[in-house]
Amino acid sequence: MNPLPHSWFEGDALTLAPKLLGKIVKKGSCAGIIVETEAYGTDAASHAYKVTKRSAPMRDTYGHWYVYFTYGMHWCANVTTDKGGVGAVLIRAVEPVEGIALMKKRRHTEKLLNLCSGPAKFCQAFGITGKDNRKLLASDFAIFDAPEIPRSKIATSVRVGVRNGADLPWRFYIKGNPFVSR
DNA sequence: TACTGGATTCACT
DNA sequence: GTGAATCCAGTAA
Repeated sequence: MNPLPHSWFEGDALTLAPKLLGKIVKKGSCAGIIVETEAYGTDAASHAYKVTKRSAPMRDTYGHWYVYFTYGMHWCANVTTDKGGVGAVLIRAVEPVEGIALMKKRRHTEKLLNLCSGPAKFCQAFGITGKDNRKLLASDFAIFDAPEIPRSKIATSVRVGVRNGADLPWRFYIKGNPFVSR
């Protein structure tokens, strides 16, 4: 199994978000199948809507990790995309494959369904923090290739709600997968 | 320097 | 279904 090459992330977030489904995210001894993603660009719900120091990786890089802290207690991990543009894909949910014992320890739970079924849960289970922000995707923390999920098995939705005068962005998930967030 | 609010989660009702 | 926990970046003064 090979890591996705840097050039794989040149496209825009909306195109890459569904393609990331089914791929393997690996950090240290933990690995899982990506089952839910969310695409962010210059829409009003995105950090990139306004040019700030925090969101700089979204416009300066592609194929890097963009990790930010929210709600006083949670980390969320994105992969930056879009060479020459602005974009990132938030990894919202993952199906645990390897390092499950470690994930359970980090998450303080025995429930498999509760390990990575949300963006902050995924970060906690994989031990992702601000230290990983701006890191280049590399073998110790990267996304590995896997067969593409057929479009017929992918569901999309625009999250209900409006912020800054615009609809929230596209969410993609594998139909019927129990590990997607609610 | 001080204040505001958030790409969430979990416990509790 | 509702509200609390919690801290950092962004913004205003």
